Amino acid sequence: MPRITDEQRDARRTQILDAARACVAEYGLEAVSVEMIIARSGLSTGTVYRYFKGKGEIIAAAVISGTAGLIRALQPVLTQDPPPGLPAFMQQVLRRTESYSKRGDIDLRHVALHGWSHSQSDPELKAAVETMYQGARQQLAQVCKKWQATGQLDSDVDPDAVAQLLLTIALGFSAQHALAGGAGIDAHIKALSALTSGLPHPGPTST
Amino acid sequence: MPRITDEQRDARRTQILDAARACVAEYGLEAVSVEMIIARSGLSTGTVYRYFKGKGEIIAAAVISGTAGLIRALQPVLTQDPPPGLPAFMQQVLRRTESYSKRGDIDLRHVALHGWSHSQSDPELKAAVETMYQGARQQLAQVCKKWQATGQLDSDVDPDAVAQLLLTIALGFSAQHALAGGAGIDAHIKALSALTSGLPHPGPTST
Amino acid sequence: MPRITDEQRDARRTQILDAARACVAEYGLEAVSVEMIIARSGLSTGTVYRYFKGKGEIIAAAVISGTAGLIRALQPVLTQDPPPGLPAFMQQVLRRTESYSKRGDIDLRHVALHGWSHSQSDPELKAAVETMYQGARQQLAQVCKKWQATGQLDSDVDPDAVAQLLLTIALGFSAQHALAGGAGIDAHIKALSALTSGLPHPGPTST
Amino acid sequence: MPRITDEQRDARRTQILDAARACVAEYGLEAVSVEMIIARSGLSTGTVYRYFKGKGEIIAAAVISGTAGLIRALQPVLTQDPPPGLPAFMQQVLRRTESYSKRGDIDLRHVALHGWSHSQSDPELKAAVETMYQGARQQLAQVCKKWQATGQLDSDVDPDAVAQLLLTIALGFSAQHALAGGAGIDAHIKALSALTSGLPHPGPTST
DNA sequence: AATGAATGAGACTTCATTCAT
DNA sequence: AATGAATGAAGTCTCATTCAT
Repeated sequence: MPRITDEQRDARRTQILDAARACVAEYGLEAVSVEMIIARSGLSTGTVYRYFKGKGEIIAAAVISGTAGLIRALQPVLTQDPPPGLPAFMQQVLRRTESYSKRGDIDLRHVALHGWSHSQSDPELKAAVETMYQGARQQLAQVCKKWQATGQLDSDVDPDAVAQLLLTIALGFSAQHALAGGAGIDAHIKALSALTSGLPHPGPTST
Repeated sequence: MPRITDEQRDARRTQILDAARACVAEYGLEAVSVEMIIARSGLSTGTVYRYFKGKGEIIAAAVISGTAGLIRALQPVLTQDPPPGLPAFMQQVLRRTESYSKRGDIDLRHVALHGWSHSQSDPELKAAVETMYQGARQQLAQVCKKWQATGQLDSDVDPDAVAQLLLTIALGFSAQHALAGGAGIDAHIKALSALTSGLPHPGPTST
Repeated sequence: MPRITDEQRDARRTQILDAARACVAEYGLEAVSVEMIIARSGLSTGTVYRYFKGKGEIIAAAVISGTAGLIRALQPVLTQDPPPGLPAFMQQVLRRTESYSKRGDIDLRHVALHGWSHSQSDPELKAAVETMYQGARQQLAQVCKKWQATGQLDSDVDPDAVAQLLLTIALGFSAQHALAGGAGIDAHIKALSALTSGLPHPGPTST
Repeated sequence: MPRITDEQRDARRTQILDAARACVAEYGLEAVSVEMIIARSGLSTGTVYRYFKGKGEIIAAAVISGTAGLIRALQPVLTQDPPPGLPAFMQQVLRRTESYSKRGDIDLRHVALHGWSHSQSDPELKAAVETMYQGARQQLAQVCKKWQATGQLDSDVDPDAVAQLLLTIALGFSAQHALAGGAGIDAHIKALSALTSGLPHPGPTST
């Protein structure tokens, strides 16, 4: 018979994970201390440790919930039927990612790089992240199949291969944005449009 | 009059940076301690601190030399004239990156994610990395211009925009490889070929 | 007008102290936390703190009630009149101690060492324990006097001195049992019989 | 090629262990913090952790070296040939233990109780302590055999049993001294003399 | 009376860096 | 130039206790 409701519990966890992401955004993964996260969360040490077993669990949960949140936010784009043509589709993906990621001063696309790094050395987290990205890749493959069904994409090409390329672009955009600066969604879409201009039936105008 | 020659000095630095990269690959960015790096380098504490001011400098130098090394290794690909068509070109980029990155048990493409993360929170390093990637992007833009000059790419499109997309793919491939697994160079190239099949004069794609 | 009866209160206290002794037996004095004791007692934090002021009080009460319980259990042996001869008497003491101490998986003779340790650093507890052992020593001295009265013990010897030796043996047996293993009651009694074989009127030693 | 000699290393370890024993004597096993030990040792945190892996190792080493030191100090008594009669022998044991234990303000016989307690919950330490006490018990058995050889002890009795009793007395004396107070070596020896007055050939007067 | 979530002081430990040899 | 012992600030986490419900 818990004295606090599940909603309260979830709110607390979210409060802590938001604080963690904000701290990682501000100080970087290595420099973040549990103390910082605690201070920013507004809770006490003991309370934070009641909700998470330790620093590793906090970071892992922050990465997982951030990734899951992004994928959830992309569902309307990934599942629309019929999907728009490839450039328009990727434009929606990148824009939705951007709007999901910008939160006040922090951009989760930059925080994501820290999460990518951390997940390389936490096998459990790595597996969870892998599963989530593979799920998204399968959804992208579904989109490719729809394009093939409507003749917008060559039927000979492996939809999984195109899905890989699309995921690469989604991930790579965030990376370039964080690392080289000056990466623009519009520039990417224009480039994509130019490259794919010769596709069998560009645009969603087919029957 | 220095007691040791410049070659010796450089060899020592390389020895330390290789040890650092190996440790980061094995333990992850956060878990790496100077002690570990020292142990793996085979040098003594004092000696390592004679070559680098501290941990930050070691990590930054490892990231910079790794990135610079990759870009240097890519020069033959980036500067060939005339360049092959887009899919073949990107195939060369990804393959060269792969062959540069695989070193025994470690894959620098995975280590790179740690470097990306770290550079987010070290302004000096971030600036250095930014400069290097922007340089590479400019080289990619030069390639695009050559494609435009030979009619392989629509002259209306901004070569810088296509260069952005190509860099996005190069970075995103490593990210997907590390994060989702199952990313294959061949699949990417086939997908790229399919998408660009309608380009004015698609270049030859070797297997 | 209390809401719960005295019996209920005592039952609760006993429940807590038994849990405390079990935890100390399993984890050792230092590793025991109030949380563990609470979990094993089946009560809630708040309830335990209603019955005891804090950890110190729980441990002290556990030591005191354990020691008092043992001395109480030894009363039939210590007060019998006439007492058997020395070896038989000590045999009864060690056996009664053993039967009192063995409780399922735990042996209070081993837990006792933790109590001895703890009482060294809690002056109030130390005083209480001292008083209890001195009381037992006086009872032993009474037994010695009875032996002297019946000629079973040299009248010249100080009965308090013999009582000290007997208490030393009782305590030392538990210590050796816990520390060196292989300490047997029978072996001790045979050794005692052999040493005291020349006493004026050796008492009967039952097996 | 160590920069410090083995003697320096041993001296450091002894310095730390002495500090640990002093702290345990003053504050009790549970209340001792590594910080206290460090402060009393006069070393720095890092140095102490260079010599011992953690608190557990410090305490275990303190117990082991204390026990080993006592047994070493008792060697002249345990190995003398021929040994004196039983009361005189035990007098030497208790006196030597006392003189070994009294160090300024602290009495290792009281600290020993903490060690006994701690060793109950550290299996490795428990095994080490067991081995040491069993070794001492074997030496006591040798003494008993010499007594039997010279007719000072009934040949029918098991020398190991008498050795157990003697160890019990040695341990129990320290326990009573710490727990009940007022335990005197002289009283014990007089009691032992009285009890053993009827032994076949008391005293070392036999051929 | 009972509950258990919250608190925060303080415990243990690591590790980047210095400096005497 | 090289070594590695020493340092101590700072990090992670536990746990005895309180108190609103």
